[in-house]
Amino acid sequence: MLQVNFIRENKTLVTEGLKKRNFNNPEILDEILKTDDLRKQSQRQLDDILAQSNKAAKEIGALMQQGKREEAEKAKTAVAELKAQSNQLKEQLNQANTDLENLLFQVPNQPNALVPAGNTDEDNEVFKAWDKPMPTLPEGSQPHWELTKKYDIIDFELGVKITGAGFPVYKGQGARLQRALIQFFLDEAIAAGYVEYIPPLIVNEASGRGTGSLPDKEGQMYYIGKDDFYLIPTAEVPVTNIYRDVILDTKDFPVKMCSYTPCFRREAGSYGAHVRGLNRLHQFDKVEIVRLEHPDRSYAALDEMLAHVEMLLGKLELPFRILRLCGGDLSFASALTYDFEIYSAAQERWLEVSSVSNFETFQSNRMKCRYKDENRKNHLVHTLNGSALALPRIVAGLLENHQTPEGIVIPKALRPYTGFDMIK
RNA sequence: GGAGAAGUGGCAGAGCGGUUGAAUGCACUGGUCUUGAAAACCAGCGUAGGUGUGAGCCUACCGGGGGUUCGAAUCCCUCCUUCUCCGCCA
Repeated sequence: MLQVNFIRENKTLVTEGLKKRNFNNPEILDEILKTDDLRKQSQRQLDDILAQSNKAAKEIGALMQQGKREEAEKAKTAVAELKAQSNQLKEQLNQANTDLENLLFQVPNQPNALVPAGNTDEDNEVFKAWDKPMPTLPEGSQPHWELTKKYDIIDFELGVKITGAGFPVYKGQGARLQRALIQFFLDEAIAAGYVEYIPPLIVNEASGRGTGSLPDKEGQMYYIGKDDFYLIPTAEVPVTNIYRDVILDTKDFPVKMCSYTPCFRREAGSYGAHVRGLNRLHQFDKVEIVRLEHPDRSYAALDEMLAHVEMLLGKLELPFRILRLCGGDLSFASALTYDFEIYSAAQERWLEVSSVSNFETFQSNRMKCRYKDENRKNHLVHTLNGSALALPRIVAGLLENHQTPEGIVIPKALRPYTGFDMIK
């Protein structure tokens, strides 16, 4: 969430930022400032009363020790009045605090100046286009949901039987390909200096709030009501929260973490051709990279992450482009996001396979993740993350783009991991 | 799942109703000393909110939340976590 003081000092800028995002309730900023004023006022009054009552309590203590019982009793009755006042103020302060937090939770992150204006994915800016020839497929080529059937490597119907739609079953070479990709992505991340983590796949509410997934994406997450837990929608949630309530030293930067996890998303409201096959699943595998950076370095880190993902796609021999998301398409917590899309020749459309974002201090403010500068002053860190990569659409792309009459050709870089060079 | 014990600053560890944000030790930072280092000595060393140009001052925080009391790290309730024993189990 944004810091109140940031809103206070940059109200015009924040208003413009909200406009860029098509945020429908810019009046909320005034409400926030008003609530914060009330909070401060209550705090002041309460502190004043408490200071008085602390002083009185000490005096009573002194009187008791001197054996002046009657005077002490008299002083006690005087304090009762203060007590009543402080209780009321405490309540008022608590209310102001929760009101303020609820309001702040509704405000999305301030978009970076580079974020283009626009409402929908149509308005995203092509940051890097595919400048090589598009793949051409042989006669009779098929979309991946046919190919998976043909080679018997992913069974969607079986997943429906066991669980429901969006929970495919990987089989034989399909399962092996899945495992190979995970291993490949992890090895590449580790080679790039990311430390591997295997986190819990279920998180508590505090963690969900830490990354801004709650309350924003509440409906997207599977909720385990009995224990008040959530299935993770991405490794970002547990991994970023490793550093919740942590104060780093400047020498700890950069913090680079990577993690493979299954991801669980309810995807309520999704329908149609766009969810066909592997295009949108309730459970899928992903390798995520997460970084904590000094604010001065975070955008350089973002560039490094882009280069990393580019490299992966290059090794997988998939045509891709990079989009810079417009204000309307930018996720709630992000300041700047680049999406990677690979081209699916069989479906004749672009598929999003990675999203790389800088959240600046939006998450760290919620998580209270800070660093101590040279003058021992605390500041919020910048957090970043990106998929490197999400598997299902990569698999879709590999199957579709690399299909030949003889079978599906595995890219060279992946062969040491699959142990075969063709799916047939 | 059942029965006990415990949760204090970066760590260790006092305090068990009054002036304790918290002794002491270690670690850490700055300084003195030294050719350099170590040792020794001196000083500093938590987080957050409020207030002030500032030094500073005020308030809160001893696992979380609530309560008793003029006053709580200290007493009570509740939740969480850890440890020990028993049971169950991949």
